[in-house]
Amino acid sequence: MVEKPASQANAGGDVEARKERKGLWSPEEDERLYTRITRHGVSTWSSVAQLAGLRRSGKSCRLRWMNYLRPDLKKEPISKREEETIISLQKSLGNRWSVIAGKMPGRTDNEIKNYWNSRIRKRQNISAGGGKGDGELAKQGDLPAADDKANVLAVAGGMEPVSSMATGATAPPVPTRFPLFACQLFGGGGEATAVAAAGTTAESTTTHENNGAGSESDVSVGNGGQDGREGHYYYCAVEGDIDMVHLMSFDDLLEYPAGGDLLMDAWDQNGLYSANTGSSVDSFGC
DNA sequence: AATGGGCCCAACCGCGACTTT
DNA sequence: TAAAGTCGCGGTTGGGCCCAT
Repeated sequence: MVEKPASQANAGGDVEARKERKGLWSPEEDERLYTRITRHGVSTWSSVAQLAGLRRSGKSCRLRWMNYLRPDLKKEPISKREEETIISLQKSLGNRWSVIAGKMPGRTDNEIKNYWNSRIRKRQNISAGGGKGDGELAKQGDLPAADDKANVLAVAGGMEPVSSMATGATAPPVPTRFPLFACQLFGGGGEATAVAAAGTTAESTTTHENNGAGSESDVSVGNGGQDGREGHYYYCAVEGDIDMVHLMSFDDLLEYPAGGDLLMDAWDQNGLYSANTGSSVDSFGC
């Protein structure tokens, strides 16, 4: 049976409209799923699909969340060091991708599996003489006898998937991840956090916070850039009794529940840190 | 400029394991 | 204990992009 393109899925009336959708996820579906899970969590995946108003299987929702929407995923290409880890773990664990992924924070089993299948395995086969050295791993016809492009694979891994953003005539560019940002403020003996989603639906937000010991502040966080992706900066405007402002990416926020030390490490490493005395607007280039 | 081939990756499929009733 | 439902994993596929010709 041939799948209909997603754009034609509604063409057949009610019965057709109730059919499960397959294929690529639209930005709207992503947002529905993301909002549902971040607000209400997951009871069962099939209920998530239903309650989010998605014509997707629970399985599909789970996959989309685990492999793409989950905010703790790393978006940068797999590094040389990570590649070495993959090779080493694969050697000791075999193709137990979920176990390997579990040892590599921010990476998914699918991502690692794809990386292995498309790059490492191929390279290893080539260096082993172009044969199917490790059993039947190599697919028939997958390895041209002289694939001299193999040596550029590592470079290709560094490419940003920005090409699809430039077009966007019909479908808006899908962000690699919903870019959420936050300010965390320290002052008056307490701390407060404001979070904004920039670039997709909400461009900015303002929160009135009580900073612990009676000190109150208005916090604004937003996307000051062009499209929320490139050449952008994010601003954090505060009014009130604030000693210090930290601008956080959502990645940083995710570390928060795990412990303040991790969060501070992220700030320090990324330089997303600004001492602040009094009311001001701070901009941070990203 | 057109086109064909290769590569990458998102998503689907099938199956086994686990949980609930 | 068995059946049904759900989850999670690994393998595979299909579509889009890029590049060489």
